[in-house]
Amino acid sequence: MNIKKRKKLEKKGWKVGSVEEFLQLSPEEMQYVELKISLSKIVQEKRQQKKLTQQQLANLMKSSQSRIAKMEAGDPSVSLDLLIRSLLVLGNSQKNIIRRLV
Amino acid sequence: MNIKKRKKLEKKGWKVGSVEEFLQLSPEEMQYVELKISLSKIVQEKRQQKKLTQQQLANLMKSSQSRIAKMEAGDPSVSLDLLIRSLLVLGNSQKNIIRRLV
DNA sequence: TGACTTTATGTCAAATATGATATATTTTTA
DNA sequence: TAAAAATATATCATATTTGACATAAAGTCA
Repeated sequence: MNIKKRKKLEKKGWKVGSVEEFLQLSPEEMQYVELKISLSKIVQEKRQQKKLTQQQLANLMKSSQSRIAKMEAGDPSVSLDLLIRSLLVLGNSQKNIIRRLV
Repeated sequence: MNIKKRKKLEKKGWKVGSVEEFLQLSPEEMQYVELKISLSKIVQEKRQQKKLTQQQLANLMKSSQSRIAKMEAGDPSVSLDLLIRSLLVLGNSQKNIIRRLV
């Protein structure tokens, strides 16, 4: 799993997205990263739609403001678990999530 | 997050699913657990559809046979990350996943 | 402008998930 | 049925994710 490569590059200021072939990520790894980035954007949209501050959302899910910020920034240190728990708190139903996965 | 409660009960042989009010899980926590359990079933179905053994799937995603087994058993120690990485390896496109999440 | 609110970034110890390994159990097949 | 293959379960050291905290940066508005 050479997502680490990407992490390191990102920390050094690399812009991810179009460097697929440069970084040697497998298609699955690319999709994994893209999924997280996409979800992070959705979380931000949903939070803003609900007029919540990052702090308020953090309180709702017993996380921290900094973690919400990192999540919305697409920080690689944020797991899918946290992203999806956010979506659940923001009102996405578990059924809707599954329906699209099958 | 009192998923730990549930973990302990599960280890002791509790059947989960209808004990929602007994365990004091919030709706979001229930959905989170149910999502994981549902995804674990989907992983198993997809793997079997592709006629892969747990070992083969483990090799494909550089995991271990035991982890696949736990994943398919809905073991609470398996993260959403691993579940979704499995689905990606099994051919679910990232786009399909997102489409259902929004 | 300057106070105030919100968001971003960095660090860290504790909690949790990980792959590896061993081994038991179940299922398949000859 | 017995051997072989597949799956399940337990443990563990390591790696990753976590919330908390501090603080910087950016945005808002009097």
